[in-house]
Amino acid sequence: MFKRVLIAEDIDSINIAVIQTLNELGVTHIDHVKYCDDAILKIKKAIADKTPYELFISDLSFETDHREIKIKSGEEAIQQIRVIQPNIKIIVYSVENKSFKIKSLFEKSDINGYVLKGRDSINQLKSAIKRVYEEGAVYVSPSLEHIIRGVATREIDDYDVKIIQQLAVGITQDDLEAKFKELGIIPNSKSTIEKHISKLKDHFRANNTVHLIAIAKDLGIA
Amino acid sequence: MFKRVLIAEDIDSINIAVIQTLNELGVTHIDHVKYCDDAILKIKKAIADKTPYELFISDLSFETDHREIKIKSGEEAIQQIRVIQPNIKIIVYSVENKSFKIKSLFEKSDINGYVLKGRDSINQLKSAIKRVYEEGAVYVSPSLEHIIRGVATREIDDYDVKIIQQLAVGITQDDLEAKFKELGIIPNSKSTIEKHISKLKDHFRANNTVHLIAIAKDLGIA
DNA sequence: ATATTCCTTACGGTTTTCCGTAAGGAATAT
DNA sequence: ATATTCCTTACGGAAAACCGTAAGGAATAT
Repeated sequence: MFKRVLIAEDIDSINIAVIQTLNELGVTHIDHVKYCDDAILKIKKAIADKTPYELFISDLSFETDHREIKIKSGEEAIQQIRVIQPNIKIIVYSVENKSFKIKSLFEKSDINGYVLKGRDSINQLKSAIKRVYEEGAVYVSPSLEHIIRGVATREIDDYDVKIIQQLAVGITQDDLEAKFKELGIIPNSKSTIEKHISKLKDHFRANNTVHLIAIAKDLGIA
Repeated sequence: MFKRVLIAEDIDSINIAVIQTLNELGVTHIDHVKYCDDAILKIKKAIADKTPYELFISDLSFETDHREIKIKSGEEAIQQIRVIQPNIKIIVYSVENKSFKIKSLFEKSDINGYVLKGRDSINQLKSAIKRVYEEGAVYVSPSLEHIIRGVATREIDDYDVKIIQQLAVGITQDDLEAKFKELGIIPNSKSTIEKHISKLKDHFRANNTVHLIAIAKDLGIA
């Protein structure tokens, strides 16, 4: 079993239960942090001390509070950690069940497991930890397997996401051309942007742009 | 201290920690359910048995799974429970920090406490339980107090919410007149609906309807 | 009883979005 | 080298949203 594990989770009650679970599994050295920034620091420190963590269990969303922070989301932290310590095992433990986010975690950050917080998630977390301990193995909560298998969703690229995000903060379709030029994003013609929005509406079966943004919000895209 | 407490929470790890907390506070009889429907049943049963619960601690969002359910949200459950057993104390324990939702829980369902799941929430939950034990007392997490004090948001009434909800599911402004007539909602003229949307945009400082819906989604209105 | 205010509704003109057509350019295939 | 496909861009007409004006009715105030 893993000896050294780091947890990043900002809800104290969940922290309590996860630590308890790791104890039951016989993990001897457990650390936890409540801010993403601290996770990076601890991981770097552990490497410098020649006692690196073997497993990183992380939530995705972290609430902001009074404290000044650099890294806002678990996604960002994970992306950085994958670079800092490529061989560390990463399990995400989150309520997030948006296919868009989960897929890109596996594809872009090579996470080793994804456990959906839910009615039986502590058991699933235990299974995930055991599974991921084997080299090359991957774990996904049963209720999410269809997402991983599913083909769709990947047709939406970063460009589309940028359009959605701008619309969601009130930029009109008309002003997007100027905005994109300002941001150095190409293509940026009114016409192309129109086409992309139209394609997105098709894809999400949205009746109009207002509907599209509502759907995107639900999917966690904007 | 309370003797009989019911918890409704669908994430097992949080359940573990809340039960542990209640134990520490000396609560002798603790029940928990993972579905809202079960909360209603248990409360009714307890009343019938002449051993009613004194305190109900509830989450707001419950994931749907294979099981067929009638009540989908904590809000609904709370509203019903307030009617079934008017004297029960209710504390909401949730990550939801949308002002709109929190305000209406206090105003429409007379909840006694609201604890925001977070970095210090177990301590807050303890404080809330102790506070609410005193007659007439109310507890709100420190970071939310500004929401309760805030004056705004209340200018938006149910009618406005209905408009926002329809827009968010793709009904065009144009079709809203027919839709509202169908639903028996008045007023329903195109003109009035336009005016209300325009007022909402003013109120939320939204640049256009797309922006308005994005903001409403963030506030938990749609 | 009369005046005032607030809300609803109708209407029309402007702006924005929507949607199809078409042309030009880049990347890829033959 | 040529053909094909894909993407970008421009344009123009139709539809929808936006915004101000004005009139009628209900509730409230005087």
